[in-house]
Amino acid sequence: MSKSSRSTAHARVAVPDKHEAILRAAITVFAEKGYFNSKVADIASEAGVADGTVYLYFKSKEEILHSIFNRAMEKFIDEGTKELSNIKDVTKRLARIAELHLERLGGDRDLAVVFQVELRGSTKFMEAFSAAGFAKYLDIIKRTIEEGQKSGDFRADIKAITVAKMFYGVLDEMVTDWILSKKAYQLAPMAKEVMKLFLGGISHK
Amino acid sequence: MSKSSRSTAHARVAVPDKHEAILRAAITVFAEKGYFNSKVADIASEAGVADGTVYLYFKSKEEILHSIFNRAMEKFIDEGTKELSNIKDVTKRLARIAELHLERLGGDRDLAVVFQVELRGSTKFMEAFSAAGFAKYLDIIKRTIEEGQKSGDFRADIKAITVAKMFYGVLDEMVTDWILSKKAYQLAPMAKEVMKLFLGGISHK
DNA sequence: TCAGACTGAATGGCTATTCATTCACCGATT
DNA sequence: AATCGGTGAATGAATAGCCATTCAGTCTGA
Repeated sequence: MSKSSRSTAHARVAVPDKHEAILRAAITVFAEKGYFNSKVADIASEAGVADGTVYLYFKSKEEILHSIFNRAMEKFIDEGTKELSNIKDVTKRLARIAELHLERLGGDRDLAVVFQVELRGSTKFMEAFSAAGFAKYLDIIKRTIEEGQKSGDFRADIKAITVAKMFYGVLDEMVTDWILSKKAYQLAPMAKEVMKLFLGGISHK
Repeated sequence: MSKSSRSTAHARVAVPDKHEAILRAAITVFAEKGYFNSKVADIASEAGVADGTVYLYFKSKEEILHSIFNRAMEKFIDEGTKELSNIKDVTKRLARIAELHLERLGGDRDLAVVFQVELRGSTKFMEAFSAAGFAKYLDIIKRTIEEGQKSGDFRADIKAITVAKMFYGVLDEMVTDWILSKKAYQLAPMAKEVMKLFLGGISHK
């Protein structure tokens, strides 16, 4: 191939990747005002392109939201799966899941807002899109729990899927609180607290 | 007073309370299509009144959503507070909180959908409205935890507020799963599972 | 000069909200 | 008992504003 043929875009002058720029802009705008209160014009403006340009890269406003979700979820699961497969100890693996979850979302507040708020912000949406990715994510947790139950590391008198949901619920709530909190604090360190409570329970021994 | 003077309304013919009818209709419609995809005309139609009538009872579409939230939250907290004050044992009280949470939302699926989905569906909304009610709710949990930590029933090496958030997160996730689940199951019994794990943790002793 | 990326004003559809009108009832009057 | 305004709840067609999407034209690099 000749020197100038990297991606499908031709990169005429300055902006390297409008597709990417529009996605980032959308994340910012959606996080700020919410999906339904965001105008396509806002996104275009934030991305530094004309309104119409948005439609050269996305079929509709809705598709932008889908793209945000799909891209992030894919990356999230891919990288997570890869890293977790190296951890044999189930307790350590569970701890790493918590860390990853909180690190990733804690590292990109706007993306976290879109995830926590917009993706949950519509039943239809949840059903249609989250479903697949979310189920996969939950399954990763569930399998770790199951493994721990088989090995005897984890108690086996609660269904693995139930434990997985609860674990996810705790992480999710940590993220939501962090988003809504006025105080700036690091999200990732909360993983330690989560594990402490999740492993040992609240009962004083 | 004479025989026909019950409330402020004159009860001309059939419908007893349009205010109530519109609220119920809105819960149904919002649960079905989401706030932003619901037309005021849909709500009016569902309530069996004319479009304009909605505006005799509510200032705007948004106010309807606020009313739904405020009314439910108030009732929820009032009744909860009353009942919980009788329970001295902190573990039992925590268990009752879980039961109440799941019973209430499990008893009105449409309301639960609006709560889980719409209230979380907008940062603005969360900040402006949920905030007060939600904080109050979380505080009830937190105080129970604190009490348990003082009495020695609960471990004290995690901040009470953090424990409270995690507890709430678990309950919240149980509700969300129930809503999205295709299978019909009773939500309230999950309280038992929640307590089992929350008290003892997942580590096998 | 050409291709095609980019622009942004114009369009079209949608729907929250308004408001002139209707109508069922009530008390008063005959 | 029949009639007659008066009242205000209820109606729903019309309005008015918003905004996603389109597309005719511009501009740029090759």
